[in-house]
Amino acid sequence: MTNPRVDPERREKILAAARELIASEGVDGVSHRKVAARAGVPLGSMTYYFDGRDELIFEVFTRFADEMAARFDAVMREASNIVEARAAVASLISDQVLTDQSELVLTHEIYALAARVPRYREVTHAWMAKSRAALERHFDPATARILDAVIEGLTIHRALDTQVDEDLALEAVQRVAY
Amino acid sequence: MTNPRVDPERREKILAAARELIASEGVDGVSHRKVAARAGVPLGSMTYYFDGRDELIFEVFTRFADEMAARFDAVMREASNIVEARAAVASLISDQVLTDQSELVLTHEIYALAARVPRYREVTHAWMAKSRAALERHFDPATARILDAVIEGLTIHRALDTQVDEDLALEAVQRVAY
Amino acid sequence: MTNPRVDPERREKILAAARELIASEGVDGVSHRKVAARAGVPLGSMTYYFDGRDELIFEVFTRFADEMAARFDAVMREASNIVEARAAVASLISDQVLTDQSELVLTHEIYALAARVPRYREVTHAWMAKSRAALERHFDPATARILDAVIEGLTIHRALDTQVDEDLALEAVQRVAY
Amino acid sequence: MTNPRVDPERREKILAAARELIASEGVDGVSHRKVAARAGVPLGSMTYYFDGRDELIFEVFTRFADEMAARFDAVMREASNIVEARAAVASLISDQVLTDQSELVLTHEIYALAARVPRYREVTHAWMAKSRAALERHFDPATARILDAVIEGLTIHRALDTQVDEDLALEAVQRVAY
DNA sequence: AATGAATGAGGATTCATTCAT
DNA sequence: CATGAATGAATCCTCATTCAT
Repeated sequence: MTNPRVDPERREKILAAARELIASEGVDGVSHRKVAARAGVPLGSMTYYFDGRDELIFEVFTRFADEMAARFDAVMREASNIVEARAAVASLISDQVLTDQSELVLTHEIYALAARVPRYREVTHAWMAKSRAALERHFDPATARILDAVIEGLTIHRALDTQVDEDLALEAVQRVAY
Repeated sequence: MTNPRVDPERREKILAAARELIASEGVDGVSHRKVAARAGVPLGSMTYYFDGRDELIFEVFTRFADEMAARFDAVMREASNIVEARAAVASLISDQVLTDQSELVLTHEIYALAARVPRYREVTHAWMAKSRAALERHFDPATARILDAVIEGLTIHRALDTQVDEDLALEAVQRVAY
Repeated sequence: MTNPRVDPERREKILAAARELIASEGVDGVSHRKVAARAGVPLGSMTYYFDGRDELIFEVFTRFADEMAARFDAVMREASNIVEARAAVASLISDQVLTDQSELVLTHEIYALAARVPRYREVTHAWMAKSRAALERHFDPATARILDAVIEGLTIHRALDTQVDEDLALEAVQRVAY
Repeated sequence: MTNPRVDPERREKILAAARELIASEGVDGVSHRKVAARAGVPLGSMTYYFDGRDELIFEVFTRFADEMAARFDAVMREASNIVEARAAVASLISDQVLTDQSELVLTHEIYALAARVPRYREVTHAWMAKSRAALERHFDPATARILDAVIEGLTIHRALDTQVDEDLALEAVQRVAY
């Protein structure tokens, strides 16, 4: 007989619930109670599986950063020449990254944390290093850095300001990586 | 005898304290108690001067956005030809904007809020529109938009990743606004 | 020139607002702020016109008791013989008293207060004495007291339980005051 | 060592304290702090055991109504003929119900609540239906309703006005249930 | 291994009242 | 005479965490 109290997925459920909560209410809106309720686990689980609220949140963000970096890398890996690489960068800007609001919120929340907490800074640093390395497969270092910044900037403006169409993205890439 | 009950600066003190607190602990770390303690005002003042925590925080950010937009505009206004304009943009990236950690935190906190709260979105939208307008004094619209994104992206990378020197900034500007 | 800040009705407005508030939220829901907001007067007026929340509430209730007793008396006064008197009593039960929910709430709130606060006891005592006197114009003392109780009881049941029709009211009166 | 954290009576203690507080200060005077202090439990217990102040108060009153209805029923059940039934009713008026000030206050507080809050109305409705059913064991429905009203009315007058002696009570019952 | 019970600290907010003007 | 400004106390409630089981 399986014991219904044993749920090997419990830890994952908590992480997923915490991530959803950050996306909808920000780090500011995360509490053990809300996460437990959303995950459908007992409140006591929270401190059993995680060493407090801070650790839970930190794990959500480290996973998120890894995921985003991996996706970036996968897209760049598909390009086999410079033309494809430029197109790949443009697609990263206009649809491949920050595909939904949830990712946008998490990105800025982790940036805000990185701006004042050392260990989050390490996470964003590794993330950005990985992105740059992916770009350096196709571009020289200086171009890679500028391109990375353009991706970042246009993605933000697409999300927080006005739409950025594929044409503008491509134009930007052309100018930076001529 | 001066009457401590009359302090015309009280509201400003609260705003300043709230801003400092956001900078050091994030929006997540802001509570009426902490703000009141830092501002040296009674706890009861908080809801007397502001309609709750959310309004206080909102006012901090609207002021911040106005301030940043004004500074951006002032820098661009000083340039009287295209060469000076390019240099102005490079300086915005490398030292004129986000001069300290406090501004970096506030920037990302407001971005995070804009990503999920409509009224914050309006604030960032206005801020970015103003920046773009400042750039359009010297560059065509498409260039202005790309430049704005480059400024954004390099500023973030300077802050969250590695140093971005003046040379790289200038190189980036040259490529985008040739 | 009339000074718009001088409003001779201000005190009355406050009393009316307080009464409405008691009717809708109970004594429990009355605060200076809510009363002032409803009356459209400055908060500072509250303690200017009344010696605190308790006094304001007390005045609402003394006025209410006077009003109810007067209405009771007026109805009984119209009866000129025993048959009319019985009909008058029946009408008091079925429609003349506690004509709306507001009066029902106020009645029980003052009873609740009278049950534990001496000065409210005095108010209900005077009110009931006046009712009894009105009845004694037509009935002997013992009958008057029983009738008064029947009026009270049926009115309550009409209000808190089920409808009490005119027939039942008349039947009750017939039995008590044969 | 006994563990103070395990106290199966804690919930009951809170209810008892809340009831005492309502009796002495009215619903208006009930706060979590006062109840917790009187019950000798931590403030945090209040919302742990009850879903807020309203629920606590509601439970006090539902219990009170059940208790009163049961007592009423028990008295009427003891009567085995019409003469005893009349005496039982008279005793209900003069001493069996509302034996102390506490019950008087609670009765009027719940009536006041029933006058404006639907769920309290349901409680008084059930209570009164039960009383009427108890009377109908000995009297016809119309008589039962009138008697119930007389009991109500005389009890109130006994409590809020002047004493009602056993003789008057009996006289009233005789007239209504001849 | 896992959790329900429990709580002290702190959360935002409302409050009646005071008082300088 | 009248009130807007101000506040300390108190409001209800949520919180992260502890711990006996």
